[in-house]
Amino acid sequence: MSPRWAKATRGRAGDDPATALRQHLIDTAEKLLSEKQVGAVTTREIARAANVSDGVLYNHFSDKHDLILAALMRRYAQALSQFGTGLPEPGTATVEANLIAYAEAGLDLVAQALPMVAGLISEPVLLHRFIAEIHSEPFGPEQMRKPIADYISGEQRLGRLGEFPIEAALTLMIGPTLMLGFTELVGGAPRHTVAAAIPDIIRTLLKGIGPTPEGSRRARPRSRRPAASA
Amino acid sequence: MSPRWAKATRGRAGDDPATALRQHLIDTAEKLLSEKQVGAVTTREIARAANVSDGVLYNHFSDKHDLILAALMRRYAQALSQFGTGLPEPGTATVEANLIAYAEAGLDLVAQALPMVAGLISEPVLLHRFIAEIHSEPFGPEQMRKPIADYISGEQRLGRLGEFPIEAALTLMIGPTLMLGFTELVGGAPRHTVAAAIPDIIRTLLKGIGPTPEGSRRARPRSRRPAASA
Amino acid sequence: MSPRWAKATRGRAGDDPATALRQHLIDTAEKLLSEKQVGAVTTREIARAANVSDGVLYNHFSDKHDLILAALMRRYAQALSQFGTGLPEPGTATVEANLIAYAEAGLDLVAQALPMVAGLISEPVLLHRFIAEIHSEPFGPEQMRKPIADYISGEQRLGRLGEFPIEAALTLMIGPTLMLGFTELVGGAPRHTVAAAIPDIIRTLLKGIGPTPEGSRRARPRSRRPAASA
Amino acid sequence: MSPRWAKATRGRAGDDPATALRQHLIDTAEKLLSEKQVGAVTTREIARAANVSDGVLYNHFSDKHDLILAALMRRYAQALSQFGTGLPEPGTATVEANLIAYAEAGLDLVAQALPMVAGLISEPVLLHRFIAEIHSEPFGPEQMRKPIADYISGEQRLGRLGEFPIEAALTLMIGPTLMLGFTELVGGAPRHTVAAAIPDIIRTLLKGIGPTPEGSRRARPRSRRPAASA
DNA sequence: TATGAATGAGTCTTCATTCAT
DNA sequence: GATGAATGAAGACTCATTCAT
Repeated sequence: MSPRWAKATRGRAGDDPATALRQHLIDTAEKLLSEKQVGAVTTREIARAANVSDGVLYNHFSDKHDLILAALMRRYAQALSQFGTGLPEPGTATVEANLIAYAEAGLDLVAQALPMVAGLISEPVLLHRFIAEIHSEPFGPEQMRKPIADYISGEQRLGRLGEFPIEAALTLMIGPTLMLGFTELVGGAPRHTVAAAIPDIIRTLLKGIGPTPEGSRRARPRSRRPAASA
Repeated sequence: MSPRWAKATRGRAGDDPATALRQHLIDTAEKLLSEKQVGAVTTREIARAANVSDGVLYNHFSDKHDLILAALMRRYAQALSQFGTGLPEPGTATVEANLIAYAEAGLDLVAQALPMVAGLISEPVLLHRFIAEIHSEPFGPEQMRKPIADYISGEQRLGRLGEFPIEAALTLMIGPTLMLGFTELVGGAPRHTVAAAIPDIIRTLLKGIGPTPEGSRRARPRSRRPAASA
Repeated sequence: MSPRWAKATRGRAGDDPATALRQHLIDTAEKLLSEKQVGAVTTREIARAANVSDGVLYNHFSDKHDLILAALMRRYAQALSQFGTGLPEPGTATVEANLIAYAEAGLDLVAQALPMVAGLISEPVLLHRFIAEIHSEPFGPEQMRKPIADYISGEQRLGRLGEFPIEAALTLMIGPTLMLGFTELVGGAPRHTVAAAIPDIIRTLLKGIGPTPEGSRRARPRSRRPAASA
Repeated sequence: MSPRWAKATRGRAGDDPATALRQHLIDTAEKLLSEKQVGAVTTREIARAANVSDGVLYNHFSDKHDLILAALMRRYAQALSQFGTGLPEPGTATVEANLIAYAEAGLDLVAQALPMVAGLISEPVLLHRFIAEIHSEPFGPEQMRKPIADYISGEQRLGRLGEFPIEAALTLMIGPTLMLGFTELVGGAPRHTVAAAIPDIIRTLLKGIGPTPEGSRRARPRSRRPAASA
């Protein structure tokens, strides 16, 4: 007879039966993690939701932490993989529209990743294991840097962006995005409200906030007085 | 005979004896909160650390939450009060140096406030009470907006900054700061390392990342038009 | 300066100042006892309600139990003293109406005393002290026997009631009353509903439930058939 | 190895092992409940008495209340099932003897049920759940009505009882029974003493307490009028 | 005598983990 | 491998009582 939980995953072809339950547990944990904070998910809850006995967990994972970590990594990887797909290439459309698209995609990612990470902060052990697992970059939000960096350098090479330190520009792209995500998470503001701030931010970033040197720019059509430089 | 805990606070002059222990408990909780996450601090731990019996807490606070909240608010208020003092006035020094000063102060504040708020995310009830307590602005990090906004408008009026939506500029100032704080908190990077990124960020923000319109700008000496400097 | 609570009792002339606070505490406890179960009243609650410090209680009573007991006795005595006033004398009106009046008064008393006693059952120590205090009769509900017994014997002497053991009749009067009180207390039935059952009960008790011997009685007018005894 | 508690129930054949401990816990709670009031039984006490760890309770019951309720219901159901067996049928023996038998059985039931219900009064939540569980009739003591009502109507149909409202008669049967039970519970009187009052009560109820109409009745053999029976 | 802060044992409940079957 | 009953330490909170002032 198949184990109880089999009916939930039956038909998944090609699975090593030894790892099938492992995956099923991770699936279940992932689902629960999407509904509540890390600290609020209990082992029994996972077992019940997976239609599995309380003890199995320890046949496939050394720890509750181990399972949670695996689920977290999957969530994280998936959120990350969504970012970077469907994003504009350098040279297409306008730079402004493209950067807005990147920022909006960034907000999506942050909105997904932030709750995970935030919940993790209360569990130092787990957090450390999690960070160790993402050894490539210091931390989550950093993972979204490469696609943006690639786009920016591309546009720079095309002359559609100026010259500036890439690192700084990345922080100026991602930082506001993180802040908007934070506002959403913690202030309870709805997505469309916080996202509405993006276009102005991108335009301001493109133009800079410094004074218009001497000549005119789109935004200051009235600065045509010749006496200014005199 | 004095109560056990008195030896820890003896000599504090002018204390209302009725609130002395209350303060002592808040002090203790604040200290523990600086060492670990909100969720990891237990009532017994606080009592032990305060050298006081398990029950006292409830003679002075309605709840564990009440005490934690008081401690949190004190930490928060103190961090906030530090920000905004000693910051440059519009028109002094250079705008770049001043904005760097603001960003660095912001990083200080974020580095203090973020751990508090992050830990709070796992405790929705506490988080809501906390936010309700800071009703002036939607959320913590928002509290640092005004000093920056005032400075920026001041410089705009003096013509040392260009024209742009203040909101967007604030987000471009605070967002990166938040991100650096996050990196520090979660990635464990030392302060001076993350703070080192600030000057480039500010310079990039001032100049903007858009392409140099047609003519040259200070920052692009290699512009080829001969008439520009003449 | 007068103690805090004085304003609540000031003007009570002739009080021994030493016992004034004792009375004030009993008053307060009595009030609280009328609002909730014995077990649900805390010493602190009493102190707060009496506008007095937590410790005073132990200056006037050896125990929490002591105070509660005193309050309970007062409640009990008062409820009891109400019963027996305004009740009809033998020979007045009709026996039926009078017995109904007694039963209704009995229901009033039971409705007051039962909650007290019921709550007491959960506190064996207190219950024993309470019972010891009412040493005259085995238990509370018994205290209402004398007025009823007196009325019944009076009517017997006047020939308006038959002959029967007084004890049994008392139990047949008080028992149903107790049961109705119980229904009210525990079933939540409103007073007027349970009280509505009284007249039928009294009439049935007067007439008895045995068969009409051979002759007719008011209630069986159809038994006039002569063949019956043949 | 068997769990600790197994030695206490070993040999109980046919038990579903899954519910064995559940029953063991109810047994234990029931036993403790027979020794002390509901409010005085703690979860730890139950666990100790069941020779089981503190937490098991919550593997089988959602609540302390849940366990207590189960134990209470068992006690109650058992007491109730005893009542109604072995009681006389209408038409057998004499009505008086039969009613005495019913009253005595009623006293047995009341003596068992009263302590349970009385203790429950101090725990409103539990009381409500308990009452909800016995939804058939408004409350406990009411559960004994039907057998008595059936008997009485039967005798009425046989002409061995007179005419009267059944409800009233029931209250006159059960009420005194409840009162005797109360006296036993709270006054500490031994069973045989209180039960001794029953025969007189029944006889008085049968005959009624009203005046002997005009003629003589069995109970008044001393009436001197010779014409009465003629 | 009155105060009320302090005490600390005790209450119910949760949950990661183990282990005999 | 799978099961799930059992474990027991730990958590927040209550409250009658004491005692220095």
